[in-house]
Amino acid sequence: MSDDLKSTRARSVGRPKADDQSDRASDLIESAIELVAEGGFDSLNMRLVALRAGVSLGLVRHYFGGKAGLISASNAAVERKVAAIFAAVFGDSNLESAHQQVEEMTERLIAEVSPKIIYFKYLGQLAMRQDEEAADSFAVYFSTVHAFVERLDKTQSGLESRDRTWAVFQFIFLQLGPVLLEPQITNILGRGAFEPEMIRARVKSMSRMLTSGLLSA
Amino acid sequence: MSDDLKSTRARSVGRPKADDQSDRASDLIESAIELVAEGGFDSLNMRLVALRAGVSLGLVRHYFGGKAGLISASNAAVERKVAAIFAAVFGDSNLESAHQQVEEMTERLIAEVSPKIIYFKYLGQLAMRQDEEAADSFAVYFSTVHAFVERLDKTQSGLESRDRTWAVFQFIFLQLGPVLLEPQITNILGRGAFEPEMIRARVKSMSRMLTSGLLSA
DNA sequence: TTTATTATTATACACATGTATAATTAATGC
DNA sequence: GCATTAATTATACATGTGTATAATAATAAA
Repeated sequence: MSDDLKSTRARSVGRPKADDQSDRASDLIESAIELVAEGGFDSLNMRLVALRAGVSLGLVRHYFGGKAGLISASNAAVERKVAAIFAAVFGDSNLESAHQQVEEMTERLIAEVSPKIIYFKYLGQLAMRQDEEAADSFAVYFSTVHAFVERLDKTQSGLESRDRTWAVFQFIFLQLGPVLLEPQITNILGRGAFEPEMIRARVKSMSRMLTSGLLSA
Repeated sequence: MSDDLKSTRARSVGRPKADDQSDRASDLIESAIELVAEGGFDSLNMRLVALRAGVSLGLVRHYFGGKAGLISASNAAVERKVAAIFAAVFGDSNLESAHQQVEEMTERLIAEVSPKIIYFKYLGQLAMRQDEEAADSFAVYFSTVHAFVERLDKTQSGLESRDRTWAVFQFIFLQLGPVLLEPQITNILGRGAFEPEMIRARVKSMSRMLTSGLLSA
């Protein structure tokens, strides 16, 4: 089945009859996110976006004004999605044992992230951009992670704010690293980097590294 | 000074007189690496590469056959550069105290990496690609890091090979993360992410995280 | 009901960029 | 010394891609 040609509902020119319930704008944004997640922003091709959403090129322009508008809309959508995932995974949890917490979160992560990994992939790609919009979106993500880390070592005292900031970044590296380097992980391990088993193994490794340390047994 | 127009030695058509000591091929590769480091592979523009090297477009083709050839050559060059940096930074060191070692390596890292950060940036961009060449180059880098990690916890016993593999990846995430996410780090911290002070702070944070842990004080 | 607006496609335009070819000049080998 | 090869530019070509415009059909507004 040709994936890109699916659901090319042969719509004729002009406004369709009002029984059509689908939301073109959302479809287009979703297509855009998929493309960026798969191949970075250079893969974001207006014609492909339109094709994947089953509409014509002109409609993308109609809804978003142009490529920049489409990107803005996609950024906003991903911001929301990631926030939602974070809330679902790291939201409320008993903060008793850090170790238990990690295990608990891992399972939630697997349940949540596997189907929604594209939003993190998009976020990773976005974070590598140098424009202001990227900075804004990343700042939102950063503060989310920041709040999480803060809550995480609420029990522990005395990290200065600058160190806290770096700790947050370390977390981000460990989270977005796998997302960005997925091709190589998959290549070296021979299995999809975001299969449940793989996530479990990786988080286990990370958790051990963060608790027992990598340098001291 | 217009950076892109520097050294546009107005060479006329035809073979130049042999007093010219410069190596065009190397210049072109260096330009290519810079461009990729600054803006990813989508910024790798043949005309720009030529312009930055002060030669014409046709010469790029003459030396490398085409874009693919230029990329291959750049990949190979970066492979060598990174290997050399690794040797210089993590080469021989007294393995007595892990902490001391980290401090020592940090200073070497600062001395080595600051001017050569572009090679790591290129490597990061390369690692996100899905083609076979990227896989090959990354495999070389991976095995270098693998050897380093192995040597690092030679004293400690008993990490199974699968866990070792993940540990290597964690290291890579912590190393390439800052490289790939530099725009956001710089944006949030307000200073260049690879200034010596910043590197020092980051490695300190990382080191503490890896020894004392992030989850346990 | 007429008018304006919205959703939608088709077509054309302009530009950037990789590729290809031809021309020119110097070195190199026989 | 002559023929070949290497280094180099200029120019042209083809294609992909974002943008712009015009046309059409259905709804919404008046």
